[in-house]
Amino acid sequence: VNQVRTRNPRGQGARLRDEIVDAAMALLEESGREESITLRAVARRAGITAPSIYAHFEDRDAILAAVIDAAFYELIDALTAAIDGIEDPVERLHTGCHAYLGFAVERPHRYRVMFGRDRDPESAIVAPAVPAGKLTGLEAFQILVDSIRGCAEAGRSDSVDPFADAAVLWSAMHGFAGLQQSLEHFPWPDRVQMEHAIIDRLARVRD
Amino acid sequence: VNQVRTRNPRGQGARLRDEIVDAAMALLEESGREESITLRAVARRAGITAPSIYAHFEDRDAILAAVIDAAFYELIDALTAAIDGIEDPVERLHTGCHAYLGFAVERPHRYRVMFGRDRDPESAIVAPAVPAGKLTGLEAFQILVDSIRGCAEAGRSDSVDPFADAAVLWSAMHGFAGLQQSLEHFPWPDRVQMEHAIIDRLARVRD
DNA sequence: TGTACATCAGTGAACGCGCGTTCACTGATGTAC
DNA sequence: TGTACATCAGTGAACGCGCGTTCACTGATGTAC
Repeated sequence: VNQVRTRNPRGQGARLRDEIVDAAMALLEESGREESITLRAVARRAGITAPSIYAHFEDRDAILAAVIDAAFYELIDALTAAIDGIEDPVERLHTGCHAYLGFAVERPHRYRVMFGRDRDPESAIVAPAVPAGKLTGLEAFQILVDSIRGCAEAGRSDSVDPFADAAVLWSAMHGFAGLQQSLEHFPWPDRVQMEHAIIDRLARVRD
Repeated sequence: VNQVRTRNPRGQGARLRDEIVDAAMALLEESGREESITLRAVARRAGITAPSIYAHFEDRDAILAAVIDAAFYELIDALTAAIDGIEDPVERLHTGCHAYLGFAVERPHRYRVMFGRDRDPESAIVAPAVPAGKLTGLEAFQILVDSIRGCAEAGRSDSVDPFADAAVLWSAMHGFAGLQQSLEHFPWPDRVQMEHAIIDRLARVRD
């Protein structure tokens, strides 16, 4: 469905860039399929003609890359907001992990695309050109590491290598989110207990 | 590249079905992209014309489904072969998990496609129409459950709910395999230790 | 205040391509008589 | 043993479609004089 769109005033052409990314996100969220983010479909959705996109993105792939970056910033913002102000280290750990899984469950298509392909080493999660005020993926991961270290220092965890334990825990949460999406019809045990088991055992939280 | 192909003798037309699946698998393994399994590309690869495929598959999607089924049987065969004859329950558990991760690492594209989309409830992993002699996905999962139960019964694991622990362990292995593929450039700690930590902590193997 | 002009956010038509799918067919081979 | 015929594993040409990308352009708006 084409939208009526009034063109941006001079000097504000860059606004269209955001509108394009939003349109691409919306297409992904509706269809669940990365392939439905076509240049032409994005243009239709944004209410512009296809060639207009080239003023803002080099090619179709650049749109997808922008979608992935935006999704990463969304996730990282959700995580930092969730744990903000929580003092108890174990609660901080649980809340952060729960927010991570919440994002994966509530925005399954976004989440899948974020991790669905080999990403460029320069990309958001590892060493991107990050906009001011945004965290790198590595910095976000560091929050998890610090969280586990906090538990250990408070005597609430037996972790002796918080970085390694965080890597293991992240991997496990990633798989927990992913498998449940892939296998909705598997006779999963209680999700809450699974989540607890993964966090407590892998972060070595004391009983 | 087109192959020279001699047509199958009468009554053996069904052979082409396997050749088509093999061709699709080869395309996937080479490009790593599910989208490169197009009906026409598969036909070219198999050395036949595109319409010939319709004698064996209803549409393009049916080819992909057959690829996924074949990949599942490959994985399950690899698992059962790996643990065959191993008596020690902890060794059995470790070997089985190691074989699972080995498949995911060595055949990353196959593995990704297997779990990359919402699968039909009727499909291989849960309740497929399984060829004789092949295990269901659920039956394969049961091997992991039994493996953990074996450890517990031998006093080598503290698991009190082998099914739930198996589900958690499987999820974690799935994520471990997937994240490493997605984030090759992440500064992962030692993989062997990570694997051990995941298995031992989630299956509650005693130190 | 008025006007010429540069800027720039877009448009519209066209291109070649590979795709999935359809249709009518061909030609080798086994079988019935 | 010879031949007509049914079977069936494929072929070849064609279709309409949406795609990414290119090109030359338009027309509103701010700015210089």
